[in-house]
Amino acid sequence: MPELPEAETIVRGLRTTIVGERIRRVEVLHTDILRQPKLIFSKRVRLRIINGIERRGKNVLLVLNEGWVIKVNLGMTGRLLPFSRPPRSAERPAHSAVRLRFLSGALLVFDDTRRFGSMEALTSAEWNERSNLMGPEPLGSTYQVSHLLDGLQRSSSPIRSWLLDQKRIAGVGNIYANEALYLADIHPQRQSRSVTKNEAKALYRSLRSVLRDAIKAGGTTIQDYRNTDGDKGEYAGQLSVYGREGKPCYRCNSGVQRIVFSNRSAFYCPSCQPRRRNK
DNA sequence: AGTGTATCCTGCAGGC
DNA sequence: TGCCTGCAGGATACAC
Repeated sequence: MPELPEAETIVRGLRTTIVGERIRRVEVLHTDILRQPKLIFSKRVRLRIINGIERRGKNVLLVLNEGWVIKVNLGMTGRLLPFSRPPRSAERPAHSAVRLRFLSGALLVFDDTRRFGSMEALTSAEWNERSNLMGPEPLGSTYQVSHLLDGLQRSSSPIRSWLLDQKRIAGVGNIYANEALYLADIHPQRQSRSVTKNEAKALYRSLRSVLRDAIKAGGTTIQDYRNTDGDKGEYAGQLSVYGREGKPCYRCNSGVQRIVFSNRSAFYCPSCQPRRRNK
């Protein structure tokens, strides 16, 4: 569930807490979270120092010394919860999957109700290979309208699917894809290559503003998302269409519609976002 | 190449 | 109260 703004909020929270910690011990409570054998993972990270925290798309990266990286994908319900000391049983996260215990006595818990998330220890070379397979960062300083337009023109898939494809653009998930398309007046099922230059420009702007505003609000909590303090994100109050099926469009009062394609709900205003462009 | 479907899992809300 | 269904922010594999 966490998309780019939620991952960014978590990264910022971790930067103020666990940077500088040395990993003393790894506890794996749910092996299915790890993308590699437990012993490999723990051998790769044990006794290493967390030098920094980065984000790439929806992934949180714990950058260790000696060229190692822990890649964390939060899936739908993943949380990264730092504790300055081991929590009492009442405060212990209910679905802890992996615990990194630090030399200082502090610890980081990866908690994940549905266990769709993952953790993997990689060399920086391995990580770079993965990162190179991913699309550009939509909030990156080098990202231009032309990149978006070029990408869209080469694809016949529905534009919502294009936006969700991490190989094409990194970090966009179902909430912000729907919100950005609404603000740009583009129907989620429009063929990507049918999007005009002006529409691409509008989408570029709406995508960046939605993502930036959501970061300012600390992300969107529908049900499960929590930041590193265990708090909810406040962007849900600013959503225009996501989850608003049947409710009036804020611009024209038409009822917001929900359709399902590629196994995921899409929300849009049938009047502001026509299936086929008029003219 | 793209799409629909299924899968991994748990929990919640709504209908009856 | 309980049971059932559908739904959920993601990623991936499969058949077509």
